[in-house]
Amino acid sequence: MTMILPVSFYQREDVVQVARDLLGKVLVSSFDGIRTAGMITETEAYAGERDRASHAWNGRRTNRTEVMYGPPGRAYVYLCYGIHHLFNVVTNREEVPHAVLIRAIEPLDGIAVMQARRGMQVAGPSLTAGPGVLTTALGIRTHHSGLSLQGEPLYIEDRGIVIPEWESTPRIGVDYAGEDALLPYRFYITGNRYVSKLK
DNA sequence: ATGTCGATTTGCT
DNA sequence: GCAAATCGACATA
Repeated sequence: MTMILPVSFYQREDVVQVARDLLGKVLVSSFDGIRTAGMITETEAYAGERDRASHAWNGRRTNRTEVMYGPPGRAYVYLCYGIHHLFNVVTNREEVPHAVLIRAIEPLDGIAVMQARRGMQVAGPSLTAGPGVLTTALGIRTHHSGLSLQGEPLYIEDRGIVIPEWESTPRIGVDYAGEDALLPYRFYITGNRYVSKLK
């Protein structure tokens, strides 16, 4: 039993709940007929205007963040540190810039292709454990920002995978966010090897 | 095993 | 000018 997550999944008001529910769902890319996919193992919620860690904090609105103010269920991809493409899904309703960052996946389909894209000789957790590396493995770039996630080339599906256990912690790399840096908005599957390592 | 540092676009001051 | 929702190369131990 497999189905693409409908817009109603993303449209919910609680972005933190959506972040948790995305654990165990499967992120699929199908560019140039090449299909790659992985189970989402780690996410982070970003609560828009009220969240100092969000690009949309205090209603900040730029060319880059415009897609977060659009309809839910679309990709928000941006360049981090000038080199890494980070993939998020837009949630809530239009004009409410909430989003969930996908931080890690466990490879399922097209592993050889992902290895080639990453330039790795042998597979291992570093293939897709981390927000910057999973986008490379799946071929996701900033020009995909704004894409609907309702079908090819990019979507998230429910394959009926049941998550045994999950945990939450503060988010990674948002020390600049003051008190909001302490919010338990990061979620990951307990014990999974494909979760980003803390440095 | 742990630490420092460079890459390099976008947005804020 | 500077810092950023990161990663990997290289150094030192």
